Amino acid sequence: MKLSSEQIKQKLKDAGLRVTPQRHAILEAVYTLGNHPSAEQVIDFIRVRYPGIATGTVYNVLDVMVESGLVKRVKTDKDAMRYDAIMNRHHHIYCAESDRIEDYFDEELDELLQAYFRKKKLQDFKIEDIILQIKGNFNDNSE
Amino acid sequence: MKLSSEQIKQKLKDAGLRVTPQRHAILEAVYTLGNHPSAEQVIDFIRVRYPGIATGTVYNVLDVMVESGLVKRVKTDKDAMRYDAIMNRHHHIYCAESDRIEDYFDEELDELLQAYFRKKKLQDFKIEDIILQIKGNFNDNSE
DNA sequence: TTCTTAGATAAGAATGATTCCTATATAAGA
DNA sequence: TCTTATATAGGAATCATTCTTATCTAAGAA
Ligand SMILES: [Mn+2]
Ligand SMILES: [Mn+2]
Ligand SMILES: [Zn+2]
Ligand SMILES: [Zn+2]
Repeated sequence: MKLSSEQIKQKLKDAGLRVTPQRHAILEAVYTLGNHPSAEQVIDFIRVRYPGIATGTVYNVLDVMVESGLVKRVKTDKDAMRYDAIMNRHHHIYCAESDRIEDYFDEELDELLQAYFRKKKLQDFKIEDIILQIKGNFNDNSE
Repeated sequence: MKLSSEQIKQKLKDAGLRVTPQRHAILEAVYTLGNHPSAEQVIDFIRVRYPGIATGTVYNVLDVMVESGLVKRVKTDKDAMRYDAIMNRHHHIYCAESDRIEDYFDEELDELLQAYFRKKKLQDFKIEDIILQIKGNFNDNSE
């Protein structure tokens, strides 16, 4: 997804965060890259135009954005964390033989799940979020 | 879950793996520890009785066991990988404020999901596994 | 506008989980 | 018992992430 500079700034403000060039660049990168970039991908993307940004800053800012609800972490089998700027409810399709992670949106499924867990209460647990990990293989082998 | 020495040996053989004391100890550890231990927990557990085991061996063997379908990796927000010896279909309840990960078994839910995805085919994707990440908070704060 | 300062960043060292390397050991079939 | 493909020990190396500290700056106050 592509956001205007103004939209990015507004998102930072709405989250109660100071607007800095670094934060602006990082949030823009996560949106522009799409498909759940790693911190390293964010860094590489930003350094083209903004070579000075410190590695640690990117990690710090991504953490802050996760805490503020601007991005989400995407769990992985691998060592590197992945990030997601799409905050709408959706699920993830993991390719078994590559690092590809695709989004899966499906309101009907979400309603099904919500209805199910409204009925079948988990005792002693307050559900905040339910995300499906759908694992398998893409028939075509493209990206 | 507790397995006899014979059961462990048999599982290794069935998976086509050579039976070594290290592999025996590691598989036993993952079963005995339960609750999705990290490699470090496995190492600590084993070293009590078997101090000589090498760190790298544990990582190697865990990888081999994942490839052989003896254990599964459990995805996490954190840096350390977690492992699961329970190969029956089940889902995971993640505590938002600790590293606690509980199992969630529910055949009714599994049938619901299966039926759903049988109907709503994902194009160009062959589903191998669907696992729910249920995130939230435990009311009681115990382990 | 200028001042103030809590909070943010740069730079690079440190950490910690995991992987790699290679000499040695061993499971298990012949 | 022999053989050898495979596994392990031991320790160095890697690499994602975190930490530390000096410096800088966003943004509210004056
Ligand atoms: Mn790490
Ligand atoms: Mn790591
Ligand atoms: Zn996503
Ligand atoms: Zn489990």
